[in-house]
Amino acid sequence: MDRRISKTKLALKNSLIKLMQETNYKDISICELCDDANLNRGTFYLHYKSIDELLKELENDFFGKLSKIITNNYPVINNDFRNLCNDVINLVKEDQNFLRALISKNGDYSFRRRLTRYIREIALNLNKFEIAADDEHYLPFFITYMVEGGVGLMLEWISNGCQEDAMDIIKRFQQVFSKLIA
Amino acid sequence: MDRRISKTKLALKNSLIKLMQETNYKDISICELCDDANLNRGTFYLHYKSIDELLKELENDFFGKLSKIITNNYPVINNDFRNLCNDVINLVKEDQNFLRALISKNGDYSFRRRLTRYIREIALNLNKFEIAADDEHYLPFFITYMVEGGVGLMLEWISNGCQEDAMDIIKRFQQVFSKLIA
DNA sequence: TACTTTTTGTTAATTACTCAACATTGTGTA
DNA sequence: TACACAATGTTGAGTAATTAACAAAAAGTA
Repeated sequence: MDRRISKTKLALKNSLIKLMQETNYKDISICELCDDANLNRGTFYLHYKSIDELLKELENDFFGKLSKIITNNYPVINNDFRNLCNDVINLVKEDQNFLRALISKNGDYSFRRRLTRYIREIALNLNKFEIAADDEHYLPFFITYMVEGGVGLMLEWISNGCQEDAMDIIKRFQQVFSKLIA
Repeated sequence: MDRRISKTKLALKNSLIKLMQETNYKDISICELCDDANLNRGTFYLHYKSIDELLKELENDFFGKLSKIITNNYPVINNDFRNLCNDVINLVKEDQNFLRALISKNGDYSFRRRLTRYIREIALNLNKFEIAADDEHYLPFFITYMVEGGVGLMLEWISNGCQEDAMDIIKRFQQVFSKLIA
């Protein structure tokens, strides 16, 4: 991609993340955004037709990085689970300003749903679960329970500023996971 | 000025300051610089013909800011001397990374000379000195003594990381100046 | 309501930047 | 010395960003 394009997009994304921390997302105008990004307004329209579209691209960026971590480093999820969590937590820390703005009351409510489904899909394909209950029929419900819990925990961690040591988070995840993963 | 030009120049200046902290100034190549600034090398040549020229512009920027502070806020230097010092010190703090690289052994040796002459010129035009000695003939020598001392003190302060409280520096300046300014 | 101001979306012309290529000039190493 | 390799300085064609303008819609104010 042409350097100019990536610089423009990066400037817009950084400004949006910055403004989302100060202002309600819905109140951010394209004028304001371009002003902060030090770009001509016309340049914005060369790449996006709305701020929503820009935000979606930011979300896609995040999921892209998440996918890259998982598929590149962990083609098969097994006993590396601890390391995987660590990598994911580092990604979340890097993007924490964006994520915190995104899950705030002025962010994008669809994001949590998308994240949950994404994680759930991975969990469903693991084929590594031992069910405590007798009936395998209940597996999807266990996974849902586990994923919703994990995502909820992580979102709360983000909301609170990613303050606790990452290891504490991993341990909490593991306390739950260890009862389900063979 | 066209936004693109100021962005390009800013990127080059930031990269040069950054690289000067890591590398000997003379060892910085235009390739390396443009690489860090994320710019095509041809773009460099649109604005500068050498890194020396870029460095000179950085120095000019600094003196421009210095002039602006002095001429705008202190058309007549009088009892505001303490405030003037404070403003100058804030400027130096802002530009400290650049200045520290500049005065290091791999920097630009002509800078100290230029700075000293600049300050000396201002001091000479003050017309506010009371000479302890009987003969006014010695005035320029007193001023030289004072300015060289002041600049030397400030450069050492920069070298050491601008660590002491700015007020301490001002007080030291004043200890000397108060004996010379009417 | 009537008004001012801001934001939006689009445009044409101009300019700066990019890319890739090239010959040339150092720099380092076997 | 000879050779590989990196840095320099320049170029031409293509593209992205800029500016400044415009009408229209939206938001704020009296």
